[in-house]
Amino acid sequence: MAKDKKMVTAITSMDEDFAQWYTDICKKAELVEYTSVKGCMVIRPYGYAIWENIQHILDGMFKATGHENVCMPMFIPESLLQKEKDHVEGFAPEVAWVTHGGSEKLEDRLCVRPTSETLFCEHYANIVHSYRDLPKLYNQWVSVVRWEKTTRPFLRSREFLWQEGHTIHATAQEAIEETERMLNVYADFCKDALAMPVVKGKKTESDKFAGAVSTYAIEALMHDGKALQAGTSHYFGDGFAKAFEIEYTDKDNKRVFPHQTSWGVTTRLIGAVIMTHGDDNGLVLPPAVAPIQVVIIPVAQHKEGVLEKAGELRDRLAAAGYRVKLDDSENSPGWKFAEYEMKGVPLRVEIGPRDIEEDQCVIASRWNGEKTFVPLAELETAVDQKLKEAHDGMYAKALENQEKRTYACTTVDEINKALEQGDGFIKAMWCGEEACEDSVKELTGVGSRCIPFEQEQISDKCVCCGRPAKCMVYWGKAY
RNA sequence: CGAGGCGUAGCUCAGUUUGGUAGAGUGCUUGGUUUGGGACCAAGAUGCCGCAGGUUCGAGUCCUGUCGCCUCGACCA
Repeated sequence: MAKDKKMVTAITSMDEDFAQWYTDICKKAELVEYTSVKGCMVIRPYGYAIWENIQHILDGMFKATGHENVCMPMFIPESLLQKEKDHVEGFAPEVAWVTHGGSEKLEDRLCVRPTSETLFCEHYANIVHSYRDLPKLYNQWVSVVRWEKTTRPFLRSREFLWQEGHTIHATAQEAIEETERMLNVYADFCKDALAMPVVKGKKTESDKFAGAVSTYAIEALMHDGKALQAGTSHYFGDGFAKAFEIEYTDKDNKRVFPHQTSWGVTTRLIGAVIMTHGDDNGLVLPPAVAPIQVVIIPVAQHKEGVLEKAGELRDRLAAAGYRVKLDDSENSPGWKFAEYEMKGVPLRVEIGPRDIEEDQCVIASRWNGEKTFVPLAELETAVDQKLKEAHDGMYAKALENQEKRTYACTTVDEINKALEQGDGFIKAMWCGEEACEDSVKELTGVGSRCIPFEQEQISDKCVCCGRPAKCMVYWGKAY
């Protein structure tokens, strides 16, 4: 069984150097290419197609929960950014500034949006006047710029693509519900589309979004045991409304402040997919977002009837609604096998003279390397079943990795001992003091990832100071 | 932003110690033979040696600066 055997040696093995393995996949699977500006990547057609699929599915989920898409400008005047104190303090260190228009110096320099809260607030102040105007459930698909110091494809780039939802509500209760609803949308998406298990929870005070009352996040565990924040959802209370003077008249004819939220996921999700499912043969894509779900590889394609039959299979699968590609290039079949494995195509259909004689084809699954002979008459049902198996199998495998790498600890020593087995999630109790959060980080290298909604009582004492614990926290090394 | 490593053909890299005509493999082009796990033979094209200064009769090689990539920290989606 070829399952665990490394078949080609085109990329660095993940055990040898996980970071290099990641970069190799990004390049070799033709997802990105570097440009002359640090941290600004070309997302190539194959990588962008993954993003388009992510967009399409998520956008449908946003629409289904009542949201509308809008588009804000990409520039924010400095004076506008300054309005909310915490917000500007959080983002100022990493904004890019436009200082000139042509050769003229600008009076008020413009920041290239690092996020658009301030723009939405300015807009809401203009259009929200009455309780009848609420809620506004807006979202936008744009790129933002944050002048990061270290950059990596998808995980941290200076310009990145994302969606940012910005909603405004009459009551705190409604806004809190929205914050939680969208976090659940993200978690469901990760599970159902990306086959990626996540931990849902609340960020600690020190880890909150700049300007938020509370920040929620989904945290995923990568194959190497490092945590990746895969999405966030923030509750703002009425802080932004007060700073930007967004007021409305309620039913009792009183002037009151509305409550806001924002939430976002980025192209980082592509990085998450790579590091959750990839292996030493390359990318492994979940069927729901794979640009090509089935690739058809003709064997001995110069022989009579092979390409015709392969074309027939392609047409049948396309008609059945699958994203399918027939590779009839002159490359050898072996080359094609390796190429589409590198690109993570979930299923490969092999069809050659021997198969045609037997009225069958071979279906090979990318995620587990399994090959099956399938009668041609049953092609569509087999593909359907294999794609479902791939999704479920990938999810189960990722969940198993997460569970295997999650350790419950009651002391700092236990954390250090657990980490000797490799990085992962540490579940440990916390007193709620920032000092303890900091010293856990200092003593063990793991930081707080989130306070999970699903709490467990591991002990009644803080893992650090031993005083009574308030909650269980997931800790980990983060990307 | 701190510490370290690396920039030479599309890609992976040798050549730098000790300055003296720009190299290999792979990929690419053409023709032929092949085709069930990255095929083979033959011929051919491909370089501002990251960029800018400097030293020198002469710099891929020495010096200074700068930009980029990778790793580990700090910061972050």
